[in-house]
Amino acid sequence: MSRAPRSSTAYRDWGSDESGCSIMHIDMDAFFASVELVGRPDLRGRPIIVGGSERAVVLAASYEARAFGVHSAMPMGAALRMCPHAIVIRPNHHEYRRVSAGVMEVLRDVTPLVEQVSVDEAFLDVSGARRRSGPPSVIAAELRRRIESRFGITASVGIAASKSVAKLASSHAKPNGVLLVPRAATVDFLHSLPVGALWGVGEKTADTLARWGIRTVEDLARTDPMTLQRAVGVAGGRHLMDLAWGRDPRPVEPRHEEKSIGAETTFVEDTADSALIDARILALADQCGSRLRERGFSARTVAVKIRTEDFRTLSRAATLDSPTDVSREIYLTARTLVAGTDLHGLRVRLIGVRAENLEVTEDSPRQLTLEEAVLEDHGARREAERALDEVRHRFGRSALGPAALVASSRPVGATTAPAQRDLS
DNA sequence: TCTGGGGTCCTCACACCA
DNA sequence: TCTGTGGTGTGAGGACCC
Repeated sequence: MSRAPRSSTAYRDWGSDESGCSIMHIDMDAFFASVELVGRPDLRGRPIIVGGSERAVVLAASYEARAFGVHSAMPMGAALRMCPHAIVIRPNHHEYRRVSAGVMEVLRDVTPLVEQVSVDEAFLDVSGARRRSGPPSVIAAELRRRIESRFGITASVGIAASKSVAKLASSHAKPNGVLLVPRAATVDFLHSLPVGALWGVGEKTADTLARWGIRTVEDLARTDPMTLQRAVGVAGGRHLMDLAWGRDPRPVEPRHEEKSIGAETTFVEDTADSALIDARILALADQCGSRLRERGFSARTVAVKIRTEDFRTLSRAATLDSPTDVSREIYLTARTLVAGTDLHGLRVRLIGVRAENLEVTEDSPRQLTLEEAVLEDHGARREAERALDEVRHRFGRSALGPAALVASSRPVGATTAPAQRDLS
């Protein structure tokens, strides 16, 4: 679901020598929309937009909708003005994760060296699979055939000597194609692209580079390294220069180490209601804690993100005396951080809670504060939250929740309360 | 046009310590 | 004792990715 610009001339025959090319990037075409069409074949050939509420953005658009200029990350309102007859479908993330897991299984049948980058794309290192399965182009054709026959969706594949070039190749092969960039053609291929096509060059960086007269990857490659570093920073400059010359030694890494776990939400309407904001912080901290415990992590830092009505984003973070996976502790820290932030009277649009500096829980024995030791509160709290996790695992996420959230979610005048218990 | 949600990485500023 | 310097940790913010 890349949004990077593409070059109309880059999708061509760059040669057939696959000897130096063992990295493959596989990317599902219009993934969310394609999955929806599997369940609704009557909608095939019609413009489909997958997205949420009016304040949301487009998550995915079918190629029929893209023909009207609709693309992912575009505000829903703008998308519907461009394509008023589009059919809007609410996202079903559970189904996308299910199909994604199935596709990843198909990929791992070929090689264990599969690095999942997101729900709809992955890198493969097929150097060890050549003898059994054939050259990369044959493997790519077989994978695309299996994915389409098992899941009814199409995928595009890029084959190259490095991850960054394979990724660029797959984006130029879309939809439903394969592009091989032989090692010897790497620099020619790269230099045919606009600079914004490079991984790490978004709108802002592309604007900055344009001010220095750099518009294509070739312009970038010919720029004096010190000038480039002045424009985009030392690390960024070095990184971009390497990419522009096809230097990218990063291996395909099947294991991914999580750095943070967070949750955020946008209010239906901007709000200054502190009780409402507090209830939302409680729910987000609950989600964070639950996901930390599920993965066996504790966090040393709690961070909050606040977006105000003028779309300015503020962040505040606090480092704890010792790591925690207790939702209550995350909530109290997050609440203190938000309370200590001067919003200049502006209403809040979005609130987020994130747990950072993660450590494996077994490795981070909890040092109780004097107060907690006296109250013997922490252990009991943690046990209660673990029990809550267990009930949710068996009966679903909505089975139990903090009392404040139960109260706020119950309809006025409801006589039958949801099956929730107070564990706050 | 009016901007989601879940992440990662980088830069800069500042405090603290040796 | 004072001053300068470099390393490290922390916090804030920005940009980027899908």
